[in-house]
Amino acid sequence: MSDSDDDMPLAQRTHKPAAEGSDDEDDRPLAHRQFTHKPSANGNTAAAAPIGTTTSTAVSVSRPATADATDLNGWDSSSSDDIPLAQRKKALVAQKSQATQPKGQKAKPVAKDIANREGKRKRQDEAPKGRQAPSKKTKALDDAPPRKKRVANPASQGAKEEDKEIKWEKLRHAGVLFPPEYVRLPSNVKMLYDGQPVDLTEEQEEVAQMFAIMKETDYMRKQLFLDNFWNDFKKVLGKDHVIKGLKKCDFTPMYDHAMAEREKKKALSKEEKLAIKQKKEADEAKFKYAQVDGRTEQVGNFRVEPPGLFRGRGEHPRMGKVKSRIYPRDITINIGMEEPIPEHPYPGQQWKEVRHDKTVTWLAFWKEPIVRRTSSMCGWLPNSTFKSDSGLGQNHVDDIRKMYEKDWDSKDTQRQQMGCALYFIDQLALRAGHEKDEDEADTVGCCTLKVENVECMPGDHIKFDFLGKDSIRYENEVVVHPKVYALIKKFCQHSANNKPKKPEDQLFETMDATDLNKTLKDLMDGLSVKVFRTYNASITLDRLLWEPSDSEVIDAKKADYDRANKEVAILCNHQRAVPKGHAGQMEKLSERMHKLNEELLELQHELKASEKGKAYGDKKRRDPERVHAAIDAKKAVIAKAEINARVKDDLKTVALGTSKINYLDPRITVAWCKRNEVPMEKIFNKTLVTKFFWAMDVDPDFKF
DNA sequence: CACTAGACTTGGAATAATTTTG
DNA sequence: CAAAATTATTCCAAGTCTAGTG
Repeated sequence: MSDSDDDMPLAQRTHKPAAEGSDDEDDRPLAHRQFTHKPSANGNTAAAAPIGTTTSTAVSVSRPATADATDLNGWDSSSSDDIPLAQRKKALVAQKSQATQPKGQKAKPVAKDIANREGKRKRQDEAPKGRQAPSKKTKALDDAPPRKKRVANPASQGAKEEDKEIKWEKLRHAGVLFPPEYVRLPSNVKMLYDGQPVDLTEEQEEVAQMFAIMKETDYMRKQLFLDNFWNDFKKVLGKDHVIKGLKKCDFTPMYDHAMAEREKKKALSKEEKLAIKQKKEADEAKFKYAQVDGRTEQVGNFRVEPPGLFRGRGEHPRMGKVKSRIYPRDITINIGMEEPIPEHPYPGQQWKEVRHDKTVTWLAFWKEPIVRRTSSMCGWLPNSTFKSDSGLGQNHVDDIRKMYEKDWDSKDTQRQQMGCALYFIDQLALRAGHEKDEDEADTVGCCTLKVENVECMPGDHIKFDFLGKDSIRYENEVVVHPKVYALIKKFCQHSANNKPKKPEDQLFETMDATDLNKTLKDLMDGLSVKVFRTYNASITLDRLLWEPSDSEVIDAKKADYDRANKEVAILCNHQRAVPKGHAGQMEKLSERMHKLNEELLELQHELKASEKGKAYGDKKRRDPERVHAAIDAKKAVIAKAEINARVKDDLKTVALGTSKINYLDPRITVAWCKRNEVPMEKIFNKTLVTKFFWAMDVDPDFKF
């Protein structure tokens, strides 16, 4: 039965009743739940069931009997007392009673001149990013003095300019660990060109080897990957090389060699493996910790990335390019003034620069050669205060909702678009969606949605279909407020200045993520689009975990938690590819089930025989009592296996980890563990326990 | 005010380590 | 006890968002 979910996009799955029917309305993430209440302004009360829900019981569970018939959605600002909101409010009372004064209707920035904005976009379109060679500009900026940082203290408004946030006074560390040098292949391992072995220089061989090991990956079927690689390989080969193209290249010998090496490594004895591991740890030891103001802090990432081929996700324009080796001359070191400058294993080379910048937490950084705009770096592990505890409390949420609801009625298109965008962000936990360059994968977020990404269906349904971060597909069909529906329909058809839109045009052409963030920031300090994602994730988990459960044993309780976790993951569209071998594993499980069922049948036969006082088959006769017991045990095993298989299949496309690590306030989890007497370690692994140590003494009654 | 470098955060896949199972 | 399954960790890519600049 659970197979029925297979073809359903993750984001949509909560709209379906669970196979066993226990998944009633209360199990839905809030956002989805609200969406699924069809406003009955159209008198269509009977159809107010959540999308795809066939059991009518689900509908009424959380709705107040007295609910205003026009306000099932809860969007009308005049009625913030619909149940979901009320639930949230209740959950917040204990904690957030001190919440800062809402600034709700404080002056918002005057909507920008649309024509102006349109002009900007137009310019962009016409002159597609001549993205000038970055070197010049970059160089200049690299050498610029460290920038100032303001202290994030609203009280010091006046003196802001003068303040810098000093992150450390003393900083000592050992620098970075370089990847091992390239080791040449044995002379009998050579790639073939047109069937003939080819001699390569060390540099050429290294690049060839990078490609060789990708032999069995999907990238080999991507022309872009091959083209990009060939372009870079060609450069290393130089002019007039015998190798004229990839077509006639055969890297099999190199690939086989690499695989053989891997096998060899695997086959090492336990002792040898241990020795290697200890050697590695010894090499890394001195890089692992930094001394920060006398404290020892763990360094987040001290490894310099090894060279390799760039593997972009989705259709990344630069996939297959060679990511060259990073040397000290590429790296800027940041360290305390009096401390010894870190050493490196490249005699004759200098660090690019040594700084003593107290306002940043990184220890070293370099430019990533392919994706230029980002630099890799390493700093110490943050002491992990939960970043998302932005103070976005219920008061603010209500204010913000009122604000964006009001914007739907604005005469100003930009306000309307902002209102709709925020609504989506709040309800669907979409990402902001900043503008991207041509040479990046073509993915979108809320503010960069294109007309072709949304489809207006009858009955105020909107269907989303787009590639989000990491080219993960987001597919979801939701019921929206009629006002939003009308607006979106309009935005799909023509722009603010009444020009018809093409499918690839921006849905919200008058605004972008920065505008939205500015508005939010004016509403409340520290508020930005991404806060909604975190907030919604945490509040959802909190709500689900406060739901009563009759689970007795730890395992069942853990299953409860995982279920809640899963809801959050679905809300955030944390999707993963179906794990390799999943089908095979499922098959095995069903085989096992089959076998178990046969065994059960056997036992039942035995029982009959036993009751007649006979032996069954060639076995000794057992007491009916005993056989009964065996049957019960078998049944339990079968039930467990069944659940196991279903959960497994259920979660095959859901990635739980991300939300656990990044979105969910650990205090919610810790408090739940305490209430339910579940040991922490069942939920958080060792690293997470460490990371969240600060949350461990939370009150069991903590509510988000 | 537009633009972007720089500093964080957040992601899924790959790989390694550990536990469970047959 | 080896193979398989599960879980933890590493890897490295790709988002968000703001301060500073010209």
